[in-house]
Amino acid sequence: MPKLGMGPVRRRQLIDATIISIHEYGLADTTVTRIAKKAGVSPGIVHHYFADKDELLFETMRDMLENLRREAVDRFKRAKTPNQRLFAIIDASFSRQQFSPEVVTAWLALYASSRNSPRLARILSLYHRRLCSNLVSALKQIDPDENHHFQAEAIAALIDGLYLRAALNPDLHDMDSPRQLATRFVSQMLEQKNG
Amino acid sequence: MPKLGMGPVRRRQLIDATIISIHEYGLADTTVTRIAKKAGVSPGIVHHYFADKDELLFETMRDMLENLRREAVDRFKRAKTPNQRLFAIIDASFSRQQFSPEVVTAWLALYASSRNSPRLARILSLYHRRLCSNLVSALKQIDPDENHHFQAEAIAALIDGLYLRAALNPDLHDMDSPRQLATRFVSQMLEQKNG
Amino acid sequence: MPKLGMGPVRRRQLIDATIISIHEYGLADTTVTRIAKKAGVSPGIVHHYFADKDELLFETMRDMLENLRREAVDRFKRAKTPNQRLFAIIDASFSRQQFSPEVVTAWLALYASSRNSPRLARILSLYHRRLCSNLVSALKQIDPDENHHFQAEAIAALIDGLYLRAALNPDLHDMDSPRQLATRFVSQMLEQKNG
Amino acid sequence: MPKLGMGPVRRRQLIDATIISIHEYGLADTTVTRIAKKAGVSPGIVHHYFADKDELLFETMRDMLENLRREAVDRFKRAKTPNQRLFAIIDASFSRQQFSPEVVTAWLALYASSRNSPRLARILSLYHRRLCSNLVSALKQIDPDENHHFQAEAIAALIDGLYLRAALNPDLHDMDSPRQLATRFVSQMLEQKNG
DNA sequence: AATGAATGAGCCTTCATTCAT
DNA sequence: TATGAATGAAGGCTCATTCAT
Repeated sequence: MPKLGMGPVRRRQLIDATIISIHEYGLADTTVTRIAKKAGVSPGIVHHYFADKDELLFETMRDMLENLRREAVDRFKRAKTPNQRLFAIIDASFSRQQFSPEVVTAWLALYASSRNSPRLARILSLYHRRLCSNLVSALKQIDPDENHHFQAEAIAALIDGLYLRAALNPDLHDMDSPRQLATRFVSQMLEQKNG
Repeated sequence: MPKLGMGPVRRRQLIDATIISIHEYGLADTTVTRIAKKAGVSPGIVHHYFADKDELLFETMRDMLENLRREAVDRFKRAKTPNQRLFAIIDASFSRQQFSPEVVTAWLALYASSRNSPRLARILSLYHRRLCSNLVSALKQIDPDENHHFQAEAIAALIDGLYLRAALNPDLHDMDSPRQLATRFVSQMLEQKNG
Repeated sequence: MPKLGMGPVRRRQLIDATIISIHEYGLADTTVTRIAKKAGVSPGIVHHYFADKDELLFETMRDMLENLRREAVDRFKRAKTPNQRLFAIIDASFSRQQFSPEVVTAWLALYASSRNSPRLARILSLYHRRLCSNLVSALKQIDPDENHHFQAEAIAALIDGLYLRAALNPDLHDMDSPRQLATRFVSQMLEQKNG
Repeated sequence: MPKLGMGPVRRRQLIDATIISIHEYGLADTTVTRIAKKAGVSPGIVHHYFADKDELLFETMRDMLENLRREAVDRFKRAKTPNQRLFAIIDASFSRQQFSPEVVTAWLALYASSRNSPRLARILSLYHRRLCSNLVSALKQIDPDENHHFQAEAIAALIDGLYLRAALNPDLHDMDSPRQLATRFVSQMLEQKNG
């Protein structure tokens, strides 16, 4: 008998399985069959919920971006001061979830893929513009006179760079060190003016 | 006697073709046949010069790291002042060659692959430690009192991050903007103390 | 639900196709594609039922040994006298099935391959020890005083030798002549004592 | 400068290397390159001395048959009595050279190949007819009244069978046991009449 | 909704053979 | 005579995708 409303459940399972597979085997060796097995379903069913493998990967990336956005929004809401709002955005990138080995690997893989997938490139680019614009907004409230665009770009680059560096240390299961570096860096940047 | 000394020539051709293929098709769709065709040779000959595809990819990555190192060393030798030595290292990463679309794509692929290849992870990690240690040396000569390790890590992360951001903008064939951002960032970092 | 229980059917088809291919093209030119085509399936499906080509070949060999064993057991059960039991074992090797050109070719290939495959060598050796021990048992019941081990070895060698000779005569589609020779040979061996 | 008269030397080296390769890697994995390497020459030169790989294999088999024939002739010449002449033929098959692991493996491989190579089948068949006719001649001198053809076929089959059985025991570097069995078997066969 | 059997294209790799030197 | 670079055709195997059930 057909199970109803399995759509969202299966999609969730498959996306999670995709991330884990990318981490475990690498994107190149992440096959539909492997994903299905990890999700506990048959290979055939994958194409019931995703048009093809590409779409599954794309939706996986979109899901990751959405998770990141949600974490930023959550922190943002709880922030009281302009300064806290700025660090809410930054801290989201260094959350426990975002820094889990699986997610780090998937981010890197999808970034790399984006160079040959206009679709991936588009949503990544969109996200980055939004990140920068959010950073600019926050910075503006802290100090209206600075060159916010420059600062925002620098902060965004720093975050991505720390991500990359963290990815190089497979043993680094800890996001504190990079976050502290980012925090300290941004603090200095802000103090500079006032110094 | 046969055609002698073709080894270095073919290896060069194949490595170059590999980088271009990665850029053009993506690492996942970079096949030995495509590489060979781009190098103007038959598919079979590839295994005459490289044990297998993995080795070709690995040597390609090693070659890229070596190129980067060479560019840094060249600039370093021509530097006169401590400040120039610091920027020699930074500028190397933003050279025309390093910032060509092909090389940027390949770098991203390299980073992503390293998560599933201990071999790649090792040489990348080695390179990064060397980069940081060079930055620390240069920073020490500029201002003996600073926390050089922190600064070096920040600079290294910023460089990588700008690379990533550049990779997201496929239209950005120009390395000036990221380099200027890096330069300005580092300048401010140095001035801060003296300010 | 999918087509279920195809496993045994396909495995049977593929093993049969393998034997025919070995006969038709030789082991060296027996490709997975040819086997598949002869079995009426696609090349890809072969690896659904056998881990790799080696396993298919191994299972083919095992199947042949099992067929031979079954024929011997069948004849053995129908035998009434000790003498009949002895000839039951011998006759099994000269059954219509065992002496078909395809099976003869495959046997030869199996023997030859065993020299470079410990796995094959093991099951062949096992089979031969069992054959000898069966021969010894039968011989013992006929004449308790003889040197049964010597006799058994001689009979076993003769059977194999006649197989080889038959293989050399591609025209020899008939197993009567070798069987008669074996029968006569063994009869004389038994009479010798009593004569 | 061209070396003259290298033909026979090279052909010898290559045939020897072929036999060793078949033993070491199996016929299926005996490549021209491997043979050449084992012979200490370049892969290309093989086709200077043999039209193609098939011919090299064919010549190898012919060489093995010739060696066997020579051993038989040598022993035959030294034989004094009819009985000795019969055992000269038999013993040749169990000489140290013929029973070396390499030669046993090569014999088996080439026997198996003969099923798909009319050329190989022809010279093998020819050799066997000659062997039988020689056995018949020898048997005739011992006892003019027997059924020589039957006896010759039985002896020939036994020899081949013992070869096969010996091939199954990779540890069996010793030809004594099979030869003794053959000797004893033939002796009994001859005594039977006189008993 | 779900299975897993089945397909067929394509990938990496090997190899007999040829050829320029 | 001899080399080893080079070719190109398969071969084994994998995999996204489809389909009967």
